[in-house]
Amino acid sequence: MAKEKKVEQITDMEVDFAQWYTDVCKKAELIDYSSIKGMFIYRPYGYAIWENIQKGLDERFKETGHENVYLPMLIPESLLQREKDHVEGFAPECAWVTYGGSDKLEERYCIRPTSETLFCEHYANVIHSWRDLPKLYNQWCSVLRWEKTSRPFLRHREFLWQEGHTMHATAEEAIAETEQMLNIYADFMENVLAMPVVKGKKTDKEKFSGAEATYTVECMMHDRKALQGGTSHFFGDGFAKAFDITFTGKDNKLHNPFQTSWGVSTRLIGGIIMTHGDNNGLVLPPRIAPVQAIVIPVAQHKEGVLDAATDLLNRLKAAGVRAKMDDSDQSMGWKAAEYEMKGVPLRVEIGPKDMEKGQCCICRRDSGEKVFVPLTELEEQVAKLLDAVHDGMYARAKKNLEEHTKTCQTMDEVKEFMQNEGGFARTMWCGDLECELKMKEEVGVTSRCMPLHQEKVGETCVCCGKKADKMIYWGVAY
RNA sequence: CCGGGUGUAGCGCAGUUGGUAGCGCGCUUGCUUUGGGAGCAAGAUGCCGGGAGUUCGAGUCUCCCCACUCGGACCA
Repeated sequence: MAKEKKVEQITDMEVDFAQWYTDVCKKAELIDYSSIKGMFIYRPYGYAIWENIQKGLDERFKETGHENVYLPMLIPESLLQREKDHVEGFAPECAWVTYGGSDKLEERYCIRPTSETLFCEHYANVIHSWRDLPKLYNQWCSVLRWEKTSRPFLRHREFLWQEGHTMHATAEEAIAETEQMLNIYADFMENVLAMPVVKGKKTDKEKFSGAEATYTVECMMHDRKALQGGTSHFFGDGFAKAFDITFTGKDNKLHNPFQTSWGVSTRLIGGIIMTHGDNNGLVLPPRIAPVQAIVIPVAQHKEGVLDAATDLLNRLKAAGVRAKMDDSDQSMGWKAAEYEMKGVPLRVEIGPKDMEKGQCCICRRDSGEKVFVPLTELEEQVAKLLDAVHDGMYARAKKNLEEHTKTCQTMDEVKEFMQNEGGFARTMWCGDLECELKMKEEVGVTSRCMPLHQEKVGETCVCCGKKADKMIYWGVAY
């Protein structure tokens, strides 16, 4: 079906994807700029999306035995410096507190860019015996990183996230935790956010400062660029040694515990926008949409229409649907365009003609398809349609991912693919840093991950031609 | 951090060789409308991004900041 463009204010994504993205963030009232670069205001509609993401993840964390905690936002410089790789990774983007009131502080405090060091300091105090393990903590908070360039949701100086930090008696247990959390992220993104992911392991170059291994879920945006959706790290016992965290084992000997951390941020919202949005604006996955169904009375001045619409609204709410009604005096066309721009999954219309026939009209945001539903089947049909919208969105995103992932044997092939089409280049890699750097230098791509589901797609490294046994994805990342 | 572009009403913009600020949309009120961004009428809204300078006089010229935006570098 040929879709007419109804929203003049939003730039077409084919014309200028970056501008389209910014337009959607602002016009859908997700975000506003503040007076400080890189610090954004989450408006009610944008924050509500985050609240629904939080709710869904928090449930999953708790089901798997994690507990929420809250640690301070300031880190003394001496504490941050306890682990060498870690401080090297983060120091360049730290913001510092140097005054308390009018007094200069003895030691400056970093505003947390991540909280590994604080958790370690605390864990050293509360872990003594094997009976104290595992410790499965999670924190919802904001962190601060002094980024040079910023974009709504994708790169903030201050952003909201969750950071899980866990300690385990054995490396095997910690690795299992790392994998479990990666799977929770992947499951959440696919089944709630309708975003297909590639699960994989980061190369040494791309892994977290101080980690032994970093796992990631990579997504493909509409412009075929990659977005890292979430990461899960295995630390070994490196931090535990640096922070002197020890416990007495069943063997009555001292051991260092093994650590993990894992996080996702409000960046996921940027991912949702760029995965599902279209030229009419936002398209929200039904399971996190703040409003799942908007009820619109048509010709509401006519007798009985408003009552009929209110009845629909109340029935939907009673059925557990996040529903709202717009009975403002805006025109029908205005309302239709407005809720399309805001990405509301279903629009439920009822007017005099529908009332005569005992039906209402439901329009899907993802496909624009309209169906007439007998009023007696309202709850049942809305539930079905919400699932159908989710499935439709997932299928479209999956198609985008699969159609733009290409197996390449040579660097020229990758170069041609990236220039003409763009997406993920799937190749073999020898594992050498030099080859990774060369790909960046000559093709402009970075390694996204080595997928957990490895396939042998060739014999030799895409870059140096030596024998290679790792399959890896390359792409341009946000 | 480096390069290009842009900051004038809520939003989008115009503003001439320097002479004291305008248009469209939106907003408010009233009436008429209402099945895909309605019509008429009457209103309200400006530290011209900030600071310094040149000038009798600066939205306009000069310098310095700040922010946005597009590239690049950087970026668990």
